[in-house]
Amino acid sequence: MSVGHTAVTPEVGAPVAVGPCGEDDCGIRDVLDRIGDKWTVLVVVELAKGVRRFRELQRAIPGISQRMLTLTTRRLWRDGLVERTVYPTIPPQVEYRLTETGRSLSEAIRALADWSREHKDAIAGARERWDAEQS
Amino acid sequence: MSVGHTAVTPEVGAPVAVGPCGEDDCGIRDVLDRIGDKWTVLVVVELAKGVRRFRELQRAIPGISQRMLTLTTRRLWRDGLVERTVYPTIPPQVEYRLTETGRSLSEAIRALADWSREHKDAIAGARERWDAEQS
DNA sequence: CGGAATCCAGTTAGATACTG
DNA sequence: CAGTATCTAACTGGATTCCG
Repeated sequence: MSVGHTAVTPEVGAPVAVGPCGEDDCGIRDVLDRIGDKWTVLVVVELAKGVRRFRELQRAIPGISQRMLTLTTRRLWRDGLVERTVYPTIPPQVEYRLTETGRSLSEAIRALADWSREHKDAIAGARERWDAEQS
Repeated sequence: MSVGHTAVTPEVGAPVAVGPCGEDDCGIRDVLDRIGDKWTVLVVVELAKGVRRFRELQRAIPGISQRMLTLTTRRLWRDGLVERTVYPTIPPQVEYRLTETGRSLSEAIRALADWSREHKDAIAGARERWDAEQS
């Protein structure tokens, strides 16, 4: 199949046998495989603000390439987290908006962001101290 | 430097200029860079159950290699999420336990896991339908 | 505009062998 | 036991080009 291309189905479809799953973890990996990548969170956060067109998303998220935006939105679409509406005008117009599930995800993300802000300094401090000690 | 080795300091130290950060995102990326990898969550979840030795962790997390366990625990240690105690016995013995910050992270992870469990089926369903439609 | 198709560099993680 | 040190396969993401 080969990865790194635009297709989404192949690579995500393969690891259905998700792997080891002690008892507590079950499922977290699925979410992390979704939001753990480089752009998904940024797209979700942007869409949490409202409906966005492809270009608007790209402009709102500096640095994202056309390809990565396509891949990211498609994966979210595929998982039912984002709704995709195509207006067959010329030039074409495609709108993205969070679904109900997508909105609940964006809230979970916000919770994680809160944790991050709260402990950011503690982590940075620990890191500095560690780096200093390990000469 | 070169990555993929056992050293942890280099690669994590570089991206201090984290990148684009609209306004809402700020910080989430830090957390995701930590827990978004393949093993961190599993290690944290296991340590949430109590103190563990290196070998115990490895046995509790099927599939993790010695190298990845070393890298994962070290990063957590470096960030002050995990405490590492060495008993210079023979054979050597090293204990890992979550710090206070680490415990709060494990709760945040649990929240994400809850979300995951709640929406797992919805996502799987959406995915199936999508795959079916996109012949 | 909204992609799709290629090509390519950097990073991550697995396998293996060796050490105090 | 608890790591280190290498080497290598796999995957992720960036740049570029082309298309309806």
